[in-house]
Amino acid sequence: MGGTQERDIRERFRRSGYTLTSQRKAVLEALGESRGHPSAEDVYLLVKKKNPRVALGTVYQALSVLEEIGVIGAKHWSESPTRYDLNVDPHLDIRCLGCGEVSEIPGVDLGDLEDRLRGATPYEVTRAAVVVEGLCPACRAAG
Amino acid sequence: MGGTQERDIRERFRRSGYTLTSQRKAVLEALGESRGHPSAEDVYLLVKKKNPRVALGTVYQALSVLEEIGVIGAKHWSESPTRYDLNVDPHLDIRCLGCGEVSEIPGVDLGDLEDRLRGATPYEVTRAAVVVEGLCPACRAAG
DNA sequence: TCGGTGACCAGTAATCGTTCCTATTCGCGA
DNA sequence: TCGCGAATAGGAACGATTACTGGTCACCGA
Repeated sequence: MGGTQERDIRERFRRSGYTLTSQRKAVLEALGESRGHPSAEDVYLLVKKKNPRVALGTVYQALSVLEEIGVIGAKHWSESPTRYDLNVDPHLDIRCLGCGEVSEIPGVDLGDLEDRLRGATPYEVTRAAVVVEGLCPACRAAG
Repeated sequence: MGGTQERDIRERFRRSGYTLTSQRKAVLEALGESRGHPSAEDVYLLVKKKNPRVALGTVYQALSVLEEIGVIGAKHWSESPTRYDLNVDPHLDIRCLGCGEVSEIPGVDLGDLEDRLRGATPYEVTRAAVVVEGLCPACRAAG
């Protein structure tokens, strides 16, 4: 199901000309470990646990390379840093306005959205993302 | 068609308890004048032409009030400041990765998207936006 | 084996959009 | 007219991200 396996990752690095360094591997591992949708800062803290010498800038640069070659996805909500995700398939994520947590909305088919867009604009569409905000059950209960 | 007329605006201010000051009027006028989807900075420069004493912070605060009471809409793209829009109906905007210009994509019906979302998540959905990026014809031609 | 070359990295400074703070002003009701 | 809360100007502060700089590392060809 589009899961980006190790072989695929190596192949994408090879084709892109970038090198799969230990720092970039560590960033990928951190993304795999963290259940949710971590920010660059979150990733940095995780990577730092194993290798305290990594620099925040390196994490940013690694994330940008990984996104460029299609191994990870990035999403932007207002009033919140960019969140990263190993899932690159088109899917929906919702962010809680209360606690800031991001989680996936399953079962909504967006399949033809990009195609419909392409038919409706003279632009060359490269990316379409649906950004959803709301209140998670816990925060709703808390009032 | 949801056009936010002057009467409607006054009514929303009255109900909200905010006051419709001259600065806030000026921000609305600037949004009306500028054809595209201006950033806070763009609005600030326009407002400043008529009243050089306005502060950037005032524009930000006015924009946030206007958004809160539903008179204007805000959209966020990556690598770009927030863009504001008098059109608060659900609609699609696309941003050119080359020149940064934002324009509307007409004729794509999103009608039931929020409803479908509401059926698929335990969250209380407050807002859903579709963010599209691509290349405008001019930038595509320029290569 | 050696030297050169280019990508990468740590550390830190700088930038950019946005928010916050404070003293002052404004506008409305009493 | 006075008093009070909301709004404002001006500028400082902040958080996320990028840019810069000097040093390191892996690889390749002689």
